[in-house]
Amino acid sequence: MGKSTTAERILDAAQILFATKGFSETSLRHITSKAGVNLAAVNYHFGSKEKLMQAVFERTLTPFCDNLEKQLLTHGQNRGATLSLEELFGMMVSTADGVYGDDSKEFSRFMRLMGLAYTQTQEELRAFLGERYGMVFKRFLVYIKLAAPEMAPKELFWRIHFALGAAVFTLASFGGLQEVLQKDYGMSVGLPDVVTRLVPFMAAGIRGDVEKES
Amino acid sequence: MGKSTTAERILDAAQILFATKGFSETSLRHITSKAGVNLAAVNYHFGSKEKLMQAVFERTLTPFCDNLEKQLLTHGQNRGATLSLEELFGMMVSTADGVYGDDSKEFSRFMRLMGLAYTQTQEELRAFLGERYGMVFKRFLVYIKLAAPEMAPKELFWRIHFALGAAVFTLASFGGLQEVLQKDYGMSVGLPDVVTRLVPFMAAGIRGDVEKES
DNA sequence: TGTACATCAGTGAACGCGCGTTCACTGATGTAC
DNA sequence: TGTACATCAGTGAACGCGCGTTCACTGATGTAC
Repeated sequence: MGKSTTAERILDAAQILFATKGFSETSLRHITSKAGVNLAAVNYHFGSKEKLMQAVFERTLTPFCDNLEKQLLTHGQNRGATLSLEELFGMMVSTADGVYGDDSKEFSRFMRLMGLAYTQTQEELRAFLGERYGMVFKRFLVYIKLAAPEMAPKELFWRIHFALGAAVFTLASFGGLQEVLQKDYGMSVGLPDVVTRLVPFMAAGIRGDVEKES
Repeated sequence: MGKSTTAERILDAAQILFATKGFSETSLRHITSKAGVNLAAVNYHFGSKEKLMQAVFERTLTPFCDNLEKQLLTHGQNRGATLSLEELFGMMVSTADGVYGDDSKEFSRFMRLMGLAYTQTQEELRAFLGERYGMVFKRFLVYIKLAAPEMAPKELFWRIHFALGAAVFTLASFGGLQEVLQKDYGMSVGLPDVVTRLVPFMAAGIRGDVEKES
């Protein structure tokens, strides 16, 4: 604890508080008091609250995207363009595993942050993420299209977003759902368990039966 | 315009602004200036900002839930417990159709509000919605369980939430996705089009192949 | 080796601002006798 | 029918508060000559 720098302590506290309460609902005073640093240190190290938000995303999103691209490239070269939907989503999971490793708490916190970035109205943050990581996302989409070659682009577009929604929504509210399951059913689950259910759901949903407009 | 009461004007403005910007990001001053009423009128008619939020949900959620229950009851009596997943989700769609009717703008705005209620951290609002509408939701869940009788409860629980996520996420960000589709693909879609794609996706995803834990 | 200056991390206190809420008040309409 | 009072919708101005940001400042470390 005592060894980490002021900037790191701020990032740690901000990540937790943003994920728990949202961006607008978290004040710099909450963050700095949780981090045990001076209020002015945020603006000294990051410049503004907005920049701090971006730094929180950058810290975990950059290694994640770098690793994902690496995996995408090597697998692509080894076996041509024959990656299945299950393999593609599995690749995301194992990349996340590699980055967050043992700490599944941090993983679900990060997924919740991603969910908030999508659903909260933070125009600047969304612009930043789009500019910074949009290319990686588009490259991943190309592989998905290759994995479902016979589907109409429009249909595929929507199905991808349905699947994305299932993932983001579930992982973002994982903590809450876990509680409900425990209370109402007396069952407990870990994040890996849910992820292994989620991947086939997404893959099956995207692949589906290609129906004519009825 | 001039005929509606002050309370209605406030509700209209609040519904639009909450859906566009989120709850914390929308101030009472925004709302009252858009509605063309006095700032103090919100507290006079509703008591507080929190109560106003609840009133916005109540106004559209109550008729929706009432109609859904009616449909659920009559269909249940006519044909026993033989409603398929497609029929159940279709019932929600036609209920929404009946309540919002011609105005699909309002429907997508309402779905976005529902999405925000789920994803934004508004503890009081969530408690209110749970207490007020939890029973209807649970009753609907019972029908879903009847429609997928052979699935393990735990598996079903998660799949329902995957499907719920797909629906909430997509409909909540419908406006944004519509834009992307127009810009990147030069295609346009209406809400009904997306809903007819969404229902089979959800049904297929929930039914799926009941796999053993692999 | 010693001195002068520059850079850097961090601090305490204050800034102005927009927020939700409150309060005394007005004017119109309804009710009692 | 007329008067006195109560109720109700709405208002203008102010309240205190927490917010993000700024600024002059301190003290430690590094660099030049």
